[in-house]
Amino acid sequence: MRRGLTQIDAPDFDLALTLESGQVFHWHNAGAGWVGTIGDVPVYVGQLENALLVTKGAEDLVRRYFALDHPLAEIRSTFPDDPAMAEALRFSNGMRIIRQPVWECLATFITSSLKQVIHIRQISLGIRETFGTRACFPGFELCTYPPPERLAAAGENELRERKLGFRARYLQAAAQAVASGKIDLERIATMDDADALAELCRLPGVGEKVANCVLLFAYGRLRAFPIDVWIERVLRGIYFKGKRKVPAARLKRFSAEYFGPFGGYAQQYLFHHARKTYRKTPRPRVKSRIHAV
DNA sequence: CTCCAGGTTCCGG
DNA sequence: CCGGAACATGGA
Repeated sequence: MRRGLTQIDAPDFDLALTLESGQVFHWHNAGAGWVGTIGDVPVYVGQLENALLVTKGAEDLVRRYFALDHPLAEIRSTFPDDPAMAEALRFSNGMRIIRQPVWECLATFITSSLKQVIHIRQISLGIRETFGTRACFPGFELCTYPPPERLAAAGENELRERKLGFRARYLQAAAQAVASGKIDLERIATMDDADALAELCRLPGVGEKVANCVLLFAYGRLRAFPIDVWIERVLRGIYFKGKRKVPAARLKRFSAEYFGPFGGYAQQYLFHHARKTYRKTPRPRVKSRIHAV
């Protein structure tokens, strides 16, 4: 075993799958493992069979972050028994819903709107480099995510330069609201799901989808069910196949009850499966240059 | 070149 | 309540 590393048990856990599933966007592949920050702490994590190789001293941090305490088998057993769910399950073995630091998760998902996963990553790393703090780690330039105070102090234009586009105003204003105490992220942890959702939605740039991502990926509310374009595609294409004009509110009600107490997990598995298997049907290439005379 | 991406906000029916 | 449009940017 390499120096400075230690082994912890991690049955029923797929590290790479979890890190690449669109929950978190700042980890770097380091050959056999991954490096990244958990809060302010730079960490190495490597996958072994039923175990992880992790930076010494970060064992508890890693267990908590990757939610190794979630009873996956029990969670899976609560899912609805239908073909789409079964297929998604086969694709997502060992994927866990992780526990991210709240502000970091919130800010990142504010910048996620109308962006592909790859772009969210670019933006996240750019913000870290420009406004974050260097975290010493051999071989990698790791940076922590800047606290709300730092982004509140930065101007909207400074953020726009990090390719945030129209999201710059949202992020700046949200950072302001959190830094000033207008929105108390710790107090939200004490609220029930509905109140927490409503409170998060008071932040600029935060609607139901982003709020649900934060509830799920940071606050550990495993029932939260974010509906993005991919999940909407799954719901309309599979669970409401053939139905005309299904309003968004209907999709919301359906998914809230159909997928059960761990709906957020079901959602993440369906999301991952859809993203990995979806192929858009090629549009008929209509004559565009036939008429050249 | 066109299409689309882990959306939110604002406006009109 | 519901649908549509505007909003930036870059990869496919």
